[in-house]
Amino acid sequence: MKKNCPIYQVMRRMGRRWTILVLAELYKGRKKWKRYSEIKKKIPGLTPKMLSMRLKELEKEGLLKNRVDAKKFPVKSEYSLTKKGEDFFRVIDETKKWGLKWKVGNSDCPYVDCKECEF
Amino acid sequence: MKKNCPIYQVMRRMGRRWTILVLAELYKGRKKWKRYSEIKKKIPGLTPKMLSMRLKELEKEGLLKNRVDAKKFPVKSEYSLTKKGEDFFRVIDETKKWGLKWKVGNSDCPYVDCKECEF
DNA sequence: CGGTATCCTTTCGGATACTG
DNA sequence: CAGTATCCGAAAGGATACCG
Repeated sequence: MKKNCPIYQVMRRMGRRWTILVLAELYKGRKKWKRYSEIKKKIPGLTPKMLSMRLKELEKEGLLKNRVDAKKFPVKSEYSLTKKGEDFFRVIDETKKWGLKWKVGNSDCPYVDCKECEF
Repeated sequence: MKKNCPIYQVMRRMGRRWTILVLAELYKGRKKWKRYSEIKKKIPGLTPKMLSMRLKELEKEGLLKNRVDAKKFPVKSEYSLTKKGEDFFRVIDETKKWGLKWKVGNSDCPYVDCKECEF
């Protein structure tokens, strides 16, 4: 295994706390663009600082994009996945399946039509 | 999203540095049981402390099992994946595919018949 | 060989207050 | 609303030495 092993590289970027949860929130439902506060209130325990950091990292890595409407107050800032970000869905999906299959940490979210996840 | 969301729970366990790389080493090749030193020398930068910690965590989580032959010196300690651990392959596989597709961190390991990965 | 023990540095991340 | 700034404690991780 070398330093440029994809597993090594991906995990260094995506393995930090909240990262994958933020992405998961952006996959949900049919709504493409989501606001900062929408994301924040959906993830229990997530502080504003952490959300800001993760959003910046993900934008830098090219997994999401941000658009800001500053024409009037309050400012409207929205986030959406890029193609690269959408593609990561497969990893999250397998993660979810595995977690459910093995009841990791008593995972009990139903896989289909989950009201909480909308996944 | 609740605390028992599978994605949340899985990432808290598997998102730490080296964890997934250790698992990846155990998937490789046809050899079922692998020794501590075998794993260690394959992962660049991994220290003995970190390997010990991760192996213990993974055993506790039921992803791998350990067998020790202390009948003679030096002691022989070997590790192998459980069914649960093997199952996690799907997540790692998707991670690898994604990393390669998007050249994350200049990932350049060929997907099939990779000499380094044996994956 | 297969780990521990120790020490030390870095990073993470929670809380809270504040601002355009 | 959408963030920053600051502070601080906790946790993670690296280096290295040592041991049965």
